[in-house]
Order: sequence, then structure tokens, then C-alpha cells
Amino acid sequence: MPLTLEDIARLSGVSRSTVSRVINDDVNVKDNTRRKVLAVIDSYHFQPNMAARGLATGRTNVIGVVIATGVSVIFTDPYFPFLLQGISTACNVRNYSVMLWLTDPEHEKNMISRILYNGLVDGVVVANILINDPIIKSLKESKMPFMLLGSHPELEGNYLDVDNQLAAWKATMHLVRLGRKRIATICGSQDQVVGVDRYHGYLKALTESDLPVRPELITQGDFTEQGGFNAMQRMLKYKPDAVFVASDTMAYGAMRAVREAKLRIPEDVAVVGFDDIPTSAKATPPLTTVRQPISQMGNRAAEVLIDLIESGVRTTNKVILDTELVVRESCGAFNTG
Amino acid sequence: MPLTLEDIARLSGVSRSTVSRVINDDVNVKDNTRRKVLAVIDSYHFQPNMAARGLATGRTNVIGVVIATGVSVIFTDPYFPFLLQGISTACNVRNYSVMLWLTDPEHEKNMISRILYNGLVDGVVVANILINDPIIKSLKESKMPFMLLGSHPELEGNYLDVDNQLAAWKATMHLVRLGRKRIATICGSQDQVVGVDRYHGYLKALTESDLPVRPELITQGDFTEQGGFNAMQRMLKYKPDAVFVASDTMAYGAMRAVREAKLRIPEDVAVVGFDDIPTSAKATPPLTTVRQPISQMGNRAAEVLIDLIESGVRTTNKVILDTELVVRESCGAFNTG
DNA sequence: TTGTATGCGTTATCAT
DNA sequence: ATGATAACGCATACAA
Repeated sequence: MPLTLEDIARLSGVSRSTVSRVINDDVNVKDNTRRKVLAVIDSYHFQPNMAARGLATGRTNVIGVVIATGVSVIFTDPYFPFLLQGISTACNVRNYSVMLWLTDPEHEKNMISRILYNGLVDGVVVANILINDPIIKSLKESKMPFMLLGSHPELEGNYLDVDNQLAAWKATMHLVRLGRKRIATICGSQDQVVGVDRYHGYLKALTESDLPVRPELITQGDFTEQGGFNAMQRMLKYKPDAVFVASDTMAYGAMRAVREAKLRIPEDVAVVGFDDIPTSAKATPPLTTVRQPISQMGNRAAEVLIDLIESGVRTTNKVILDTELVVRESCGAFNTG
Repeated sequence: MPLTLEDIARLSGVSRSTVSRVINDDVNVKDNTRRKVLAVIDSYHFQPNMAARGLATGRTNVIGVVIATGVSVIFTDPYFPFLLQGISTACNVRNYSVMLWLTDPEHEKNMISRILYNGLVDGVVVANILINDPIIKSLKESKMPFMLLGSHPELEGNYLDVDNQLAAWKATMHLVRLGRKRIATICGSQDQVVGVDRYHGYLKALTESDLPVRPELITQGDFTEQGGFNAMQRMLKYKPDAVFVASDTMAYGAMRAVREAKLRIPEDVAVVGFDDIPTSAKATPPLTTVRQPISQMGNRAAEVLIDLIESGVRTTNKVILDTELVVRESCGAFNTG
């Protein structure tokens, strides 16, 4: 029932092609004609059919966003909405739309091939990729332009990320400089690149500072609050005087464990997190943490992807965004001054 | 470069139409032929082009999800990801895809007409609608099947929601039954239906219990933590002994204000929230709150919408899901028995 | 500068 | 049960 180019053409007394030219900002249209056609288009609120356009051009002006929900933590961190907002903003500006796929592990393989081969999207942003994610292989085989959010060892060229290792190093060094001696870490899942990288940053800082790496002060969480709590609880008997936690959400859990053990933050245990989620400034005590420019990450990833799509060339793009250590009370900066 | 029906046809020695029939599970295909064709399809990982199919059928098997980001609170509540997951799950099951539109107020009008008229989607789920949202008018004018998440006075028939008023009433009644006399409320923004409904539930409970409605015990937040904090701080001088807060996030802010005033929860002030976001069980003290089945809401909304699309009839659907009052320490249930 | 004709990859209608 | 062919709505090469 919606109008077609043909209708607009008839209504404005020109041919279908001319209307098409007007819509696509073709220069070869007389100003007069253009105005006439635009008037009709406006008054009827005409919108060209994207499926037809897609068929004719081979492009859809849609990018896919793939998020593996097996990593369930995305639902407790605000990381995910901010990311989407960044992507969405970039797409609005460039006149693209966003197709969202939340892949549960069960249907993942099937969905991936649909995503890559049914022509719905011109490119994909893939977030929260696992180290052994089956999508890796498919992505390499396909011709689909893509950008990863977070780096991946096997898909080297095409990603956007912060330097997790560097940021973790800085965070840990901050604790070192405050004079802490028994600096622990709660690392994230080691099947995610961020988990691995942040852990390595911690190790590097300790090593460089000639501080011993004590296995009993290294525990692993799963990026959940409860995981952070459990990890910290296990670790408290080894008397850490500081802890670098690989995510703010886990840091909350860790702080809860410290409180329940009747220890003080930061006097007994200094805590540094990672992410700077909105609530971290409001935590008790406010959490020292690494700020990632999350919505900017989504934005840039989408921008780069769209450039990739529109340029047609298959260059590899790596984009590294800066982080910032946000110092707050939880690590005692205000006390040890 | 991807394969087409024609390619598959040639490869398996049948006609294009037969391949199409196989793909669409048409009964009029000999078993033998079907197997033969399927083998080719599988071995080449053929995926039919959705744009072409969309053109031919007039349907895309895509539903749109529209979320107004003017309501910025969605980025601090996990409400939003859970919703999307529910929608996404329903779509996976029914073989639909999800197109996501985060509309910022600036581009909203323009986007809406694109959403409704360019044929990208078969229907839309609209979340977080404001009472005066311009999308209301467009939705009414268009023929697009839609489902609202949250009710709206002018779009009566087509929504899915919980009974916010009833739930708020129950929550407040809980405080009444605990013997609290000066029960305050921090309501949400009154330009959102949930804000209004939850406020009315509070009023109803007070009135029915012959408790006076005291204006000084009614403040308004904006669904943010800081908003809850400010509201509570303003209100503390009027000595509430309990507060019903229209969202958990605001409740956290309120509890922070109570703590900072050196008052005890629940002894001095009992707190009840709304949402039961994952962290509420871990708050100090754990927060009594109203649980909404959020991901179920997304799921059901998408299901109903898809039914609407596929049946072709324009019936109105209202779906009300149940809530549950989750009693935890913050309202003193465990103390007063 | 504009119009005509063709093709994009499906589905659907009609034959056979 | 299968094949030929005409839409679907647009972009685009070519003609004028």
C-alpha cells in the first residue's frame, strides 16, 4: 500500500528515474525539477523501499551488531547499553540502521551463517568475542567487512579496543606507588581477551616493581559481583593489602567481602577496579578505577566499519582508544596523600 | 558474489522454482528431489537473499525495537539489556531478526517515519515511551503492527506491561502492615506512565489505610541514583519512617542519603524499591522490591507482535504480566517478624 | 537534463 | 511434481 517511485513520478509529472535521481542526490537534475519532486515526496511522506533498493544496489545500509550472550555479564554491566548507544549514534549520522543479534551459544553457529550470508547487512560489529568463538572462523572465511570490539589474537587487523594491559599496568602501579606490598588481583575469565590482557598488565607491574608474584594473591572471577565476592573471600586469609580487580562489578563484590570481614577500605585493603561504570563514583567508598570511553568505542567502531563498507577496500583497521585512571577514595589516595 | 537460487538450481539439476519450494517447505516436492536439493544447499552453505525475498513477499521477517534514549536512565538500569534479550530470544525462535533504533530526541521525528514507512520491518516494539512522545501520533496513523512496552493512555489496546499501580500499592501496603506511619515516596518522572502509575498505587494504599497523604513526604526523582539521593536528602528533615521508591536505582540513592544522615535502615527508615535489578539482593541492606519479569516482558511482547504480523488481523492486544514483592531486610521484615 | 529499458534474487501464478 | 514467467520497487546504463 505504500507509495513507490512510480507513484511519485506520476504525481510530479516526471519519470521514475528522475525521482530516483532526486532521492539519491544526483547532480543531473534541474533545480526546478528537483524542487517539484521533493515537494511531492515531502507531502506524501514518501520513503523508498529499502528491500528494493538493497536488491538493486547490493547494499542495505544496515550494519549488524553481534553480541554473544554466553557472556552473561553484559547484562549486569551497563557496558552493553552504552556500546549500543555509541554504535547507534554513528549509524544515525551516516544513515545506517542497526541489526542486533544476541547469539546464545545454542543457536550461534546457525545464526552466524545467516548473518554473514543472507544479505541483510553490509558489515558487522562483533562484541564480547570469546577466544575460541566459532564466529572467528566464519568471519575469516566470509567477505563480510567487520570490526571487533576488543582485540582477538587470530583476527589481528580489525578491531577497536583500549590497551587493557597498559591500563591494568597503570592501575597496579598506582597501588605500588601508594606503598602497598601485598597487591592481589581478581582477574576476569581467561577465555576472554580482556581477562587475559588485564591479568598480564598486573603481572607486568609487579615484576617491574620487583614485587613477588604470589599465586595465593591471584584469584579468578567471572566478571560478576558474586564472582568478585567469592574470589575476595577466598583470598582474604592471605592478607592482601591491595587488590586490582578486572571489573568494577567484581570490585563491588570484593568490597562486600572486605566489609563482611570487618576490614576497612582503603586502610586495610585498597581496591582498584576497571570500567568506571556510572555507579562506581557513588560506591562506598568511591571506587578508584580505569575509565574506558565505552560509548565512544561503539561510535568509533561503527564509523570505521562504515568507512570500510563504503570505501570497498579491505584494509585492516586497528583503533586503540585511551583510558584514564580515575582516582577515588577506595585506594587511599586521599589518605596517604 | 554469493550464490543465488538459480545457482543452486543448476547445481542440483532442477528449476529455480523447485529450489524455492524446498527452501519454503512446500509439500509439492518429491522426497528425492528435496534431498538432492538440500544436499547442494548444505554443501554450499546457501542462504537466500533476504532483500529479494522481502521484495517478493512484502515481508521482511524483521521486527523493529524502538527505544527513546531521551530517557537516559535506561543506560544505568539493566532493564534495557534484559528486555532486548527477551525480544531477541523470541525472534530467534520464530526466525525473525531485530532491528534496533535508539532514537535521540533530535532525530526522532525523522527516524520514526523511516522506521514506519521504508519497509525494513514488519512491526515494531516500542519501549520507554513518554506520555507526549511524537511517536504516538505516527503509530496511530501508520498501518504498522506494534506493541508497546508499558501502557500508554492514547494507545490503549496494544501493550504489554505489569500492573504498576497494583504493584506499588502492594509495596506500600507492606510498609503499612509493618506498622510504619510516616510512609514517604520518591516517585519517578511524571512524564512516564510508570512514574504516574506507581505514584497512584502509593496514594491508593495510603488512602485505603486511612493514613494521611503528606505532601512533604512526596518527592520526585528522575529514575537516577543521584535523583533518589537528592530526593531523600530533601525529605529526611520531615522524618519519614519508611519510603516507597519507584525504582531500585533511585532506592540506592535514597539509601545512600539515609546512611549519610547516620540513620539506620530499616530501623529508622524502611525502604522498598521497584524492579529487582540483580544488584538489589546484594545491596546493604538487601533491598525489598517489586520484581518485574523483564526478559519475559520482552519475550512476550515480541511473540505477540509476531503473531499479530503473521495473522494479518489488526486485533488489539493487552498483556499484563505478574509482579512479585520480594521481601528483604531493607524494610525490616526480618526484625518485626 | 530526462526518459527507456534492464536486472537485482526471490515468490507466486500459471502451465504442463 | 516441476518448470517457465511475471511481478516486487528500485538503481543504473544507455538513448535521446
